[in-house]
Amino acid sequence: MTGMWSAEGRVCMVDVFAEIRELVIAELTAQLGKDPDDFDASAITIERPKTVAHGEVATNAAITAAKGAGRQPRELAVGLAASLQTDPRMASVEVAGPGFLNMRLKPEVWKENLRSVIRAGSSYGGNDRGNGRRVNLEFVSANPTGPLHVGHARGAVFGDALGRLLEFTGHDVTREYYLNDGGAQVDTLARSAHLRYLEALGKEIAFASGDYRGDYLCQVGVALKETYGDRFVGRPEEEWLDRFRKFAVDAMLDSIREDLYLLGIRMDRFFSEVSLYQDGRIDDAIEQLRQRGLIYEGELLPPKGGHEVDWEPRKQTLFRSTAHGDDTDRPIRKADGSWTYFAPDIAYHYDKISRGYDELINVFGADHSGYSKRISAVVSALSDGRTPIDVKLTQLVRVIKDGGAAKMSKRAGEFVQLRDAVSAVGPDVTRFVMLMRRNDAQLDFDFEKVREQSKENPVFYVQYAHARICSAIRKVAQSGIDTDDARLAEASLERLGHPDQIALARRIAEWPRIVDLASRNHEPHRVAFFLNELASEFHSLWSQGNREPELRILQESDLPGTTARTALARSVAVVISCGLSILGVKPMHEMRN
RNA sequence: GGCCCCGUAGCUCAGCAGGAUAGAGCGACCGCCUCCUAAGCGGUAGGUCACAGGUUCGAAUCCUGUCGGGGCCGCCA
Repeated sequence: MTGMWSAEGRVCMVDVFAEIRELVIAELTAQLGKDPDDFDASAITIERPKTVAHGEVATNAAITAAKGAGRQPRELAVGLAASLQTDPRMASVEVAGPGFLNMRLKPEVWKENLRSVIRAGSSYGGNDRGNGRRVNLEFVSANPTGPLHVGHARGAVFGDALGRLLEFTGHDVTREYYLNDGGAQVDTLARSAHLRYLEALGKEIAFASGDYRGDYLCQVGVALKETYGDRFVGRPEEEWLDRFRKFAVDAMLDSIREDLYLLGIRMDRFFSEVSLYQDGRIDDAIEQLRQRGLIYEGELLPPKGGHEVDWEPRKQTLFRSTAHGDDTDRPIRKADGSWTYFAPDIAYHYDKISRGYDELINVFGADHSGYSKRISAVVSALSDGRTPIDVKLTQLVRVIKDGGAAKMSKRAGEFVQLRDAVSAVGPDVTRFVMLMRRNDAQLDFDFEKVREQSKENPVFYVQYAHARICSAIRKVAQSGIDTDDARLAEASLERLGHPDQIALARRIAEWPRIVDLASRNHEPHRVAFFLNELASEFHSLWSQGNREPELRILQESDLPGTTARTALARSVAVVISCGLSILGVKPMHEMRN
């Protein structure tokens, strides 16, 4: 799994750390006289120590295994070190501290890995961990009552990047948007559109409180005028509400699709809430819960603190979500007998489960934090615990403009729209900046800083590294050296001997681990951080070329060395390009003014 | 009152399903362009990882509690 056979019949490593891990486990089980296939190695870590004194690769294998085997950690470590030492890849193995094994590999291991990197190209670092598992990834799901704002953009970018990451690690991802086209807010939208329609016909209008006043509805009003003329002027609501609702929702959906498209995002499916009200699909889902004894008539306790005065006990139809980890049971019917918002959500998740996904992921905005437990409870209940669900919350985006936080009032379109951000700084910068933070940490989106083309702006820093490499390779090619990947992968790498060159090769070898970790934890930001580190290390090596000319990539007097250094640089570019594509950012081949 | 997230350097944040001397950027200070793009690089200064217990050979990381910041909490969606 971690190695593949090349045409020449030798093993090409695609993940050095995974290879070493296998080696360690093999030697360890041999020492302990255990069957490697029947050995729990989950506690064994392979890591890159922070300090060089601790070697290049370290493992806690002896420490963790000693406990269960009734052996002394250090004594076990010494034996393990001796057998590891005989592996041809190993330069040295030392026992340290309570039983750590600090290994150094022969430089050739890191250098040879560069060939695999170049051969693998854009697939380097990917793996098949998902094994085709079908993942439903729901994100954005903003109400179709207006254009997306920067907060939605964060959820959109996060969800899409997570999708790419999962695809890169062998998952079959469905990107889905739950369209709340059925609630009262859509009626309000229709009424607001009606007002804009009247306005387009030259009438005086007055908004009611709660109406959507954003001017994005003006063009909807104009379109309505063009479609219906003055048919619905002064007519009762029953005559126009349904068709205005559909008209406005369609218009908003188009606008949302357009916004997402600006960020390079395409949903596989928009799932309509309204469709759930048809064919008794909500009843079906509730019935499933009922059969599991999770539906009952009862009263909720009042929420404690301040508001008891307004509280009137009321008998309601409740879902016993506490049986699946929620804090309180949840109402599914309002007092008038109609469904609460939660009921179609139950049906929606029942639908997802019925579609046979192996895993569900929901990306919610911070304002839905209180919602995650009940959704998890629903999925747990309806799948009988079989379908795992991960709810990821994206925290607020604070927009900084002119040095201060911009107002983000929900009223009257005062929020900063997604398309404003994208048109100001472009999709690539928007995406990268939003992925430079963990999803659950608040994020500042500073319009000024993000436009700077300096180290302050991480996307340019990474792009600059890539552009530098492309530029260098162009120059190398001009000097008559064949820089095709196929040729670079075959280059003699003898001339790569400087510690910093080896260190860079080592960094490149970490990429598969980063991908795996980011994918497992659903944390695409790790990719962005890694790219930053890689770029930094490359820039550093590049600048050293100023002081030490033998480190420069292109040296006319040393063509074999030039080819080797080009291969190293090319490997960096492969990883940057690959990482950026996970983030959904296009690599730049040259920087323009 | 309950639940969720957060609390790491002056500021903004990383810290890899516990690991060995806690990192980066910005800001501050000192340096580096006869050199493949200085849109860059090197160095110095700066932290009782909010606090207190617990688990462990070992805790910034896991558990409990406290304090502080943000968010959510039926008859909106």
